[in-house]
Amino acid sequence: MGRGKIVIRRIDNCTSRQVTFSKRRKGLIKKAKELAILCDAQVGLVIFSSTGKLYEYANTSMKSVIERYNICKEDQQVTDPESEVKFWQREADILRQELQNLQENHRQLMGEQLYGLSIRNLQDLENQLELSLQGVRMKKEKILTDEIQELDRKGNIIHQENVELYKKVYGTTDTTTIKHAFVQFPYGVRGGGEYPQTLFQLQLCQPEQEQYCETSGSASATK
Amino acid sequence: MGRGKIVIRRIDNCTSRQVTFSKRRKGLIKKAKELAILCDAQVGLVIFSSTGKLYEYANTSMKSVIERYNICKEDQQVTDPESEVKFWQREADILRQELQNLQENHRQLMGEQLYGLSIRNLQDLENQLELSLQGVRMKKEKILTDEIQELDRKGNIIHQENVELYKKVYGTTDTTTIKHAFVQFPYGVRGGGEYPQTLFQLQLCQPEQEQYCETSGSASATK
DNA sequence: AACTATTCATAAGG
DNA sequence: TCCTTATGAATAGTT
Repeated sequence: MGRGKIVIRRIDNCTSRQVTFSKRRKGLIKKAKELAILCDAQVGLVIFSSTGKLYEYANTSMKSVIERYNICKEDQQVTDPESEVKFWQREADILRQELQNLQENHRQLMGEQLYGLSIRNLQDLENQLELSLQGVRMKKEKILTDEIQELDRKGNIIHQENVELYKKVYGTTDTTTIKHAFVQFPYGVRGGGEYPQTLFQLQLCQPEQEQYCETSGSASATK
Repeated sequence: MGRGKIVIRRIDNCTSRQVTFSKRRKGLIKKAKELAILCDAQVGLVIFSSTGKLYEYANTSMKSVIERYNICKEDQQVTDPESEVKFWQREADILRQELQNLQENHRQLMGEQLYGLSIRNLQDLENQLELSLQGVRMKKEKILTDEIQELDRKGNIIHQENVELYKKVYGTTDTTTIKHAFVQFPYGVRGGGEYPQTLFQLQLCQPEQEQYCETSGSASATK
């Protein structure tokens, strides 16, 4: 909805991210209001900017929304003292720190957020990326090669079967006749039989479905 | 955004109110997601339909959003330590999960752990790595180019100074003599003066530190 | 649940 | 941040 389509992914540029945040926050709150009014719903919306600033909207009061939410989620309440809380807080802090480090690293591997990297850092990154590419390409080729080999193998087996069947049917092993029969054989393997390794460019098997790794937020309805 | 303009007021008709609720709720949650992703924000959205049904969205976890909200609101709520433990446990779980996902991703970007990736996955990875490389190389070249320009500029200034100094010392502007003097000038600029832009391969100045635009996702919810 | 005419939100650019 | 404008998205009303 603008001068062009955009992909929904983190906006790398800091300024335009803030601009977009401002616009979309406004839009989101407007829509939340409209939903509440039009549909007589109770809505609570909390937004923390990436800089940690809080924005909120609630048609009633945030307190009441949260309370009602907690009541709906009422399947909790049991445990012991504060030391455990502290433990888990520390645990979370550590994890968060690790996550942040990894995230920065990750973004750099994605070619983003390269601010403040020295030439040396960039060179290291470049070398790493080239190594990665090499690895990926090798892996890819291996898969393709394996697949071709497998198809080749299957083709040979089918061809053997053909020969056997032909023998049974015609009681002969005359090569040219067999070859003729083979060409007409309706098993999906087409072309002459002389260079079986070149026959199998067609995809006989489905490329397997990739698993989606859905990890984004949760939108759920309960009760 | 529809077949006609509508006034924002409670929809009287029960059926169309529910239909609209369904549509707009979906839209609102979508927009909330987009905001969170695009702008690296933490978003929590709670909606109760007029019939009391709960719908929610949070890019992290509703608990963490509410917790952070409460902290922001200064009113240190009297949360019983039991549920607090659960909260932090869940927080740690979420972080651990995120960390794992990111780690796997990271390893793949490093060209490792490519088991089980389909050709399609590998192709995507390869494309991403190529994009990353491109970005890194562009950044690197920009730094080098900038540095060369800067050195070039400084060199010219020094050269000008030399000319002025030479004038003062020898009272002449004879070019060949000046050039001779320039070569002997002990300011770290070596070589002939004819192509100053080729002179400055040595690092005279540190690449300046660029500002970090720190935006990492989760804020520590510790007090 | 689909469709589609319309209005709305907003990306890009000052 | 606000203004403007072109464009893609959301959705009101209808089937």
